[in-house]
Amino acid sequence: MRMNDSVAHIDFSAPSHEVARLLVGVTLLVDGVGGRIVETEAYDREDLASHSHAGQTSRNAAMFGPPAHTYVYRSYGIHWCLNFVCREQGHGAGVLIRALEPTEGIERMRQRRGMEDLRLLCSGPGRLCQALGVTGQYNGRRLDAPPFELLPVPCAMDIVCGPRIGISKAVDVPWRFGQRGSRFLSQAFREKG
DNA sequence: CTTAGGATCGCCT
DNA sequence: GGCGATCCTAAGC
Repeated sequence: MRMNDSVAHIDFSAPSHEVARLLVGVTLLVDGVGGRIVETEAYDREDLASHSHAGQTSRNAAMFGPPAHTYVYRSYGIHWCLNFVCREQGHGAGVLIRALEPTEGIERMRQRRGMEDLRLLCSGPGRLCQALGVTGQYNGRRLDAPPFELLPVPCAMDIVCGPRIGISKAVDVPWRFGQRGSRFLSQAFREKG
């Protein structure tokens, strides 16, 4: 199978921190439901906080598969989290999708989440998976084919970066990226001024 | 506003 | 047996 690195005009063979930045503003849809990505985090093989750091296991195998595919894992035994695989096959890099601004299928997302508040529908990696219906079934799937759809960024994004959230290793690596000022972030970025 | 605890599963440089 | 790339609720200040 030939790998497609040009989904939504993004080169998924690039380093994960570059892909993470480029993904902010991209629209992510699963079966037509989703919104614009407003927050991402990069992980890499040479990264103490990454699932891939210790090498391949059955859980993280998709991270070592071809780029422009998904890596979906279970978090805290309860939630699902969605990543996009980067770099070359076998490298073990990915971008965690942390928050979306809901735009498509909002009522469907409200049903799945069991809440009304637009702001809380997709503002967190576990929340957005629940809203989009992403489960372990979607692990290792290619991003350029249904049910996934990635639409390019329509205009230049004002992007902030900072340390990643919810990790205990490599806490100072500034590999969290977000759309400046978005109210759909899982957490505000600390900015000077 | 901040902090604490519980839910629950796969993996263990 | 311990610990997460989390979320929700409840309680405290």
